[in-house]
Amino acid sequence: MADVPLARLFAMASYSLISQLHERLAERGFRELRPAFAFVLLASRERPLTGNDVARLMAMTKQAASKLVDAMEAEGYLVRKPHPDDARAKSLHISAKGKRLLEAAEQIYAELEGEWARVIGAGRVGAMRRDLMEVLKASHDGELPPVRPVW
Amino acid sequence: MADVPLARLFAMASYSLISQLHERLAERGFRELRPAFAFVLLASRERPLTGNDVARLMAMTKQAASKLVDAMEAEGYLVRKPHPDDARAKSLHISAKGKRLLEAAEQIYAELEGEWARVIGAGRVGAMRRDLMEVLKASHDGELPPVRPVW
DNA sequence: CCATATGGTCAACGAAACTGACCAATGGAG
DNA sequence: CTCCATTGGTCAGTTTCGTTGACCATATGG
Repeated sequence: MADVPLARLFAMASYSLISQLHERLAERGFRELRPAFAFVLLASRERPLTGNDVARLMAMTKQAASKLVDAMEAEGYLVRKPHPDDARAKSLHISAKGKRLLEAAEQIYAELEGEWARVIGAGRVGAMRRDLMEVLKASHDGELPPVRPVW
Repeated sequence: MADVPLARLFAMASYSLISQLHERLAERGFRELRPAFAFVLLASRERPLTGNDVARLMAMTKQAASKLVDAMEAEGYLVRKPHPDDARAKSLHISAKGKRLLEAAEQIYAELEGEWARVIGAGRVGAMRRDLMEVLKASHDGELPPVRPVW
């Protein structure tokens, strides 16, 4: 039988990790998270976004992005502030709750990777991370690309 | 800075690979593919599915699954046949066009993995595949899990 | 300083999920 | 055997989250 494409293994692994992530986030009180929230929070942790940034990141119209930001603001993950340099624009800042969510996710991911290490060893897990980072950076000017919804 | 979670690297890699896959599939005439199609086709290549199989696989109601099958049948990727053992059920078979799509996808993935090998070497690519398969099988009774939509 | 481009929202519409209601066939308990 | 609860599937109506179209306020270059 031919090799299973890496992309397909990534999809299986993503399903496995993200399902477990959400189970454990729910235990910690983070419920009813839309899939889209994570992408916007991760990007807004790097720097404040504008609505258009969200639209580009999510590959959606700015109208849809605006509604998404409404929802995230209503749930307390994001704060709309006036933009310092452009009176038309709004500056979208991650809230303290948003940061707590990302920190919880990262702690849970570390636990899950610990379980992987018990199966294939920490060295293999580390090698996988290094190799993935190298490939991804090679196709993005030496930087990791943003985390975006799949196609 | 803390390690980037593997799950996030998988998401980046999936976006990259799947975007390129769809560009190249479009060049070969496969256009207007819904994301959901791939999951159903992959599973139906293994064995004919029922509507309920589709609903479980996709984690959707059987009503939604029925509509999805309608769409896939209309596009010629799937064929509904009477079920041999159960007169209520329908047997969903992948069509020749569906098989051609999966074969094209696999050929394109092989090309893309070749490009990865040019960056990190074929050995690393192979190691990644082996390690991923090992971890995934370890949590699924020695079998690879189905490819399912993420969360 | 005016014309055009850009950031954002409101309103109406559409795709694709959902819930509820239902029918036909199955299959185990008596 | 014959019920009748369970299961596979669809039809109809609703909800969610995207879309397109119209529009306003601010920015910006000729």
